[in-house]
Amino acid sequence: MSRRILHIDMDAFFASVETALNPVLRGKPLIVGGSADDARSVVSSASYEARRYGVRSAMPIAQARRLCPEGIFIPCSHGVYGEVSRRIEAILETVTPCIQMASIDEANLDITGSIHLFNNEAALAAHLKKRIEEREHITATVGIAANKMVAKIAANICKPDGYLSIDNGMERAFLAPLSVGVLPGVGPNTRESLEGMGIMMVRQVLETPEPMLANLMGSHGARCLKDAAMGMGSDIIETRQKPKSISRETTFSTDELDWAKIEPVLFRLTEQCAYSLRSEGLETGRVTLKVRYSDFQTKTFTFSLPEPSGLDSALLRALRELIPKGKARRARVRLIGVNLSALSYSQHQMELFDREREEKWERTMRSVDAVRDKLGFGSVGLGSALCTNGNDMRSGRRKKGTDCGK
DNA sequence: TCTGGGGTCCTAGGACCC
DNA sequence: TCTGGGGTCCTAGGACCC
Repeated sequence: MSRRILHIDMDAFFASVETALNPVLRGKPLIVGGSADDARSVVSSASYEARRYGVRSAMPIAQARRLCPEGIFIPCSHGVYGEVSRRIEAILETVTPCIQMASIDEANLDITGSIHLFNNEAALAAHLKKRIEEREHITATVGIAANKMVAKIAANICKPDGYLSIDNGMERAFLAPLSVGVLPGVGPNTRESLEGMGIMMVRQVLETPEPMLANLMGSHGARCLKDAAMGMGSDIIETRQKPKSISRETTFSTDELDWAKIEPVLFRLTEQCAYSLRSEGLETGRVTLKVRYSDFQTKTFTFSLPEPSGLDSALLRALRELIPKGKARRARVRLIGVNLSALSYSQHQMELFDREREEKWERTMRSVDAVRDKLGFGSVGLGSALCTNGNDMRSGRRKKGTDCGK
């Protein structure tokens, strides 16, 4: 069955939230980024008024100041943006439970079964946009298509405060005249390479033999690019996902040569990672130290733990193995970071799952017994469809996502 | 003006095993 | 005395995304 996927994206999210908090900022060139005392920070979000001056995300704040001297510069308040994001998610949930938050400011919804509640999908989209504007005073852009990728591209090309719907079956025709840069995975580097081959438009990707593309980006990359150009993408909404890695990193305000000063910072980052890890009920099997030196060269050093752990002590032991490797290059350090990967659910968490499973079974059996009391024992059978495998019972948390009854 | 922080996914080379 | 392939795991690096 063909589905309808709605992609919703908040316009200039951080800047919009700041404006909602302080309406005096409305209509002004607003630039959100870094922290108050940080000379090395970059732009996280710029209002559309600031963008007119050429200010863009990821641009150094200092450059933004030169481009837009009359701009209003505000440091990031990530906690606030997270709260607004959760409230927006709650608004989206009034339309369908089948939601995948793709990031703090965008989401995919499977609206296939919800459209009839609003007569048509345009009315559904208008309802969400209106609700968000009323409650949070920020505008959003909506794209609707047969899959997540096309819906997102549709939203991207009609920002801000836009709405664009692509009928099922029209994906290819919609994408053909667009720039290759709209396709996922085509960033500045790949785009330059493609343009070097004369491939400017999505249509030209379709006309180029796959082996030629493979020379540029590998066979897998070429296959993905072809599929994307044809408008093929996933329509599966993954409602809950286990993180693949947890990391913390920081850039020094001035490059640091003294590891006696670097190490305590590193230990604090490690403790922050470990705290996040445990709050997710996870353990890590791999600890990676990241060091960026003053020449911007970045090195990573990895240590695999003998067994998964979520304890600060085990992580710090791993770090002590790695630090000498980072120190080996006698250069000033610009950035340090810690990354935890090879994540798995902790034993404690597994016990919680087991308890949840037991309780689920108890509830199920109470209902089954109640039916049997009324209609006789033979009225309800427990077939193999009822899961007996512990892993499957936990799948709501363990597997990548839920496909919402597809 | 030098270039953040949080992620995901892919590649490639070497080790190791059969 | 020379030396096959295939598979998998580990590590490091890089492109890309928000």
